[in-house]
Amino acid sequence: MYIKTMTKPSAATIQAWTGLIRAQKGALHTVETALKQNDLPPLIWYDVLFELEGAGNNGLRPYELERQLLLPQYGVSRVVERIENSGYLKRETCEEDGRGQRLKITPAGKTLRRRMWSIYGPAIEDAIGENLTPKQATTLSGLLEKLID
Amino acid sequence: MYIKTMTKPSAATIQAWTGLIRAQKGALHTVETALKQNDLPPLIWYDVLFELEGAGNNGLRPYELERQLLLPQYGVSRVVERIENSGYLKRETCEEDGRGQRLKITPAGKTLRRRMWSIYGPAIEDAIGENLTPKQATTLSGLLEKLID
DNA sequence: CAAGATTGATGGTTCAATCTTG
DNA sequence: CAAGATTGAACCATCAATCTTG
Repeated sequence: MYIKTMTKPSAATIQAWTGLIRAQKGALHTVETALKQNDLPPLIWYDVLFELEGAGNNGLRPYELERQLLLPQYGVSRVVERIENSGYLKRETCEEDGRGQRLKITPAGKTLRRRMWSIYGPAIEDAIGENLTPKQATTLSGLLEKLID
Repeated sequence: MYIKTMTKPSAATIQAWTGLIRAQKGALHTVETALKQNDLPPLIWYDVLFELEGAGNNGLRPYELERQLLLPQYGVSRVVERIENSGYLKRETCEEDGRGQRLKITPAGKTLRRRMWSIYGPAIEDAIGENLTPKQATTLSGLLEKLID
């Protein structure tokens, strides 16, 4: 376990916290609703397919996905199983490490990822872009970056 | 259904989106983990108890909680049931509207809320305050506010 | 019929235990 | 034993249907 400072938060810190929770909840709701209304799978599928498509011909190990997506190991296991059962990725046995596997996106998976982006992209614009100037968006992402260790 | 603009997001917008998702995920994880490590219930219980304590002697109607906490109606129903079963709130029949109820915090509920804050507050400081100057925290909450309609 | 609220069934997430290989 | 990965059971969230009262 790591060290906790255990001091009380300032009013500005509390406001930033509640804003962060509420803004994310609202934006995520906008995006997930748009996907659902178009009979598309949830956002996490997009994230997985995006990472796999970007990884090239060797695919990715589950533990690499785990790091990228901030998911617990069992979370990767479960979502990968569902996506595989739907035919959008395949598991292959790993040459260099007998404990592991390689996950690769299928052609159908590439198509699905593109279809999802056609809804996802505009939904992000609705949730974020519409409400901020370009300068404000840049400032916001800079500040959020500071919260991510 | 409301109007969708359906334009593509800029790079700055996408960065703000991913930052929002990742920062919230990380901060929430910090807070929920701190609560769990201290054998305390999840954050949503705090939110409910906080609203009820602030509402005074008349308590709140479930649909008021629904609005405050951005929860679906059935979500309120389910979490209120669990908190009631643990003795931290009580349901009373509503005088002025036969369809409804009034939710009121119990003394044990007030104690629990205070105990939760003693962990929750410092965890917010760890997740947010430690990483930002006061000025940055204020700027951040101002920008996040713009995302909330 | 609309609004407030609940509930059975289903699906997803989490915990803890487990299995296999380095 | 540690790291990569899976799984049964329990828990929580969601959908759709339902019930009651305005």
